[in-house]
Amino acid sequence: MVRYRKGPSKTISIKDVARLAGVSITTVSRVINKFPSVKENNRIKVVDAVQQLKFQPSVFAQRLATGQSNVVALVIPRYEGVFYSFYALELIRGIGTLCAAFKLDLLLHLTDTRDTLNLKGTGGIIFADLIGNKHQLVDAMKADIPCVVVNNYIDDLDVSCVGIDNKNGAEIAVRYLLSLGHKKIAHITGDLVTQAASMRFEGYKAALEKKNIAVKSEYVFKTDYSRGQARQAAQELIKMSKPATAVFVSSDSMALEVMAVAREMGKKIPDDLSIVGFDDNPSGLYGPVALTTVKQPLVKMAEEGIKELNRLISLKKSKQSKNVKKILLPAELVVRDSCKLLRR
Amino acid sequence: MVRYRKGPSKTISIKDVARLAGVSITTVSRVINKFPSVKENNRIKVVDAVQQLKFQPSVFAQRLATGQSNVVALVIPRYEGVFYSFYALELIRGIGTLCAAFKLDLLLHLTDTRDTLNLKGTGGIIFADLIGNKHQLVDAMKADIPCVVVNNYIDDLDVSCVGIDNKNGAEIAVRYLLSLGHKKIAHITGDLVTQAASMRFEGYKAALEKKNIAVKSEYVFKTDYSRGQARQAAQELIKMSKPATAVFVSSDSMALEVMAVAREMGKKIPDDLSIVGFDDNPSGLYGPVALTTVKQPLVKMAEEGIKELNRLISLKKSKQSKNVKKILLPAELVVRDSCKLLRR
DNA sequence: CTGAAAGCGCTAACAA
DNA sequence: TTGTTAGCGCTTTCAG
Repeated sequence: MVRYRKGPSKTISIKDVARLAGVSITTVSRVINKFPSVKENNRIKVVDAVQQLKFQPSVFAQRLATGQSNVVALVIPRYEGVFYSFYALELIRGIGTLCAAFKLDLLLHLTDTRDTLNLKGTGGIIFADLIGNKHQLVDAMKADIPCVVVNNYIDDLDVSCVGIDNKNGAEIAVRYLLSLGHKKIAHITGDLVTQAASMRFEGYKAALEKKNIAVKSEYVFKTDYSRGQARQAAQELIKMSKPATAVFVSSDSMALEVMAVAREMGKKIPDDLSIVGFDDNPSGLYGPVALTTVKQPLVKMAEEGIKELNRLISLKKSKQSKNVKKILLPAELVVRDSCKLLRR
Repeated sequence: MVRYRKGPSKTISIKDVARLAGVSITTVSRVINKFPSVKENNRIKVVDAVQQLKFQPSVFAQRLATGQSNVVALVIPRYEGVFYSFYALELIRGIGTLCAAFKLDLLLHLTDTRDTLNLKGTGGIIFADLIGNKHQLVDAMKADIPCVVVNNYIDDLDVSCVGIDNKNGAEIAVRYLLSLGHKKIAHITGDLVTQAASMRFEGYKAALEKKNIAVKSEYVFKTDYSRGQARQAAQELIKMSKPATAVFVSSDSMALEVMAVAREMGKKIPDDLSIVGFDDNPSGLYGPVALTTVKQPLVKMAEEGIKELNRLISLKKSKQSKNVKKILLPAELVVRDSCKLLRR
């Protein structure tokens, strides 16, 4: 059992550094903030003193004095199921990593939709999707806090956002199935309250319609993204009298479930049923048949989000006029082994 | 396109409230901090003014003045694979929710093991596991910052921690298999650099040894928790000349992979192979055979962690002597359908 | 029960 | 290039 001695409880401040270095606190402040106008020998004295005292400036004092904050809040609506999604973790991972790189503090805020955010003290906010909490965004904008919405393309508000082109991604997926000769293509949707799921549904419909294939409601199975509902949908789908030959599934984890169900029911993948997922979840690689899917650039999205937020924050500092950027990142098809070329 | 007018850029402060309420800022401060010694009519005037002005105290000023901080940092070592684990998300979810309840700000810090944490400004730190970053903990302790380690039982440091009794959990699992009549029990480990995986391995060995069954190295497959390595282990396991009749797998996601492999190789679960996992990952429920597993109280762990940290923080405020609490949470067996009673 | 005043640690004019 | 000084918004003695 090792015991560590407490350091002196008195926190060391810029004053102590100034005294030790034999300069004024202003000079110390200048060195800390990398002002160019400090004579080299003074700079060195200060740097030495800082190291000797292991001085770390108080972020609170800095923020109080400057009125600025390098805290970025990541607001994630705590709706049912987000937390079992590949998406949430990838996003947190991406944003966490980027914030570290930009020296931003990441405040994680799992919000109840009805909460009012405590806005004071945040330098900027990233909204991960917007599900029933648009009022939080609106409040933040009114309070003039830089905001970026991620995973949701916002048309009706003057706010920066970075989304993924779900509709086009879905179209590509379905077009691919069509190109393999499939005509009877089913779709298992995600939770349609999310923009992602509903745009994927739109893409599915658009691809079929462009080929003059009617969208049959029996082929559309609406779910909440859960594996349980995917399982049920898959069972219904396979038991149909004229089952589809292919299915486009709105997430990889559901697609894997569909695969499992098919196998349990004695169907071969891809011979009896072709499957395309959405996400590019690494789990898709492990099964006996690698899943063909649509890759969502989640980490890229996180990256663009933080970059944009950072830009808005510096813009605000220099008091330039606000301008807003709306980014739509492309999704791309990743062809693996879960789809079969139909002989025509 | 809706545009929101910016509010007055001047932030409203305690002064404004004081002026509007016709009292001194001190009184306002007292009301904010719920001091009992304010006359009711003054209190009401202040509360009204606060509401009218939508005043929110500046956390920075508060922290600067009090020297305290309600920021809790969650430090997660960014080692390969953490982020594909059930564990990480559950933990973040638990801690995120609890912090919200306790009105603590959650700073998420995905740390490169070699980073030095910027400690100033954090009121307390939760270390999620400790993998090559013990120095960060030691630094924090030296700086007298309240720390709690979670998911790792720390013996050699005078620090609060809350872990899960992985060894006992594993023993229970293996004992259960033994009680069903299994003698040839294999084990697929997780990444043995983690305490969890290595304690589960210990538990596996202990259970066998207590029954005087030798631990055979051919039956032990070491992995890094990934599904890929689980797959490989499962294949080797099943192809053995004298294959085990049961396997204890160190995580549910790997156990599911083992199940899948077994099925692909024409084996029936549980008839040809009994499987016990670890985690109680909801995914285990969905397959054709529900997975028997050991439930880890992750959310409970998060809860205990935050509570303990909160306790340490208030202890520090009142300058009581520091005392440390080491908690070990029990894991429990969840029997479902993936194990078979062997006829003896 | 209330208020005046002295900081908390730092930054940013403004002078020198 | 450097130092003096006045805040940033709040808490906290200490008188009243």
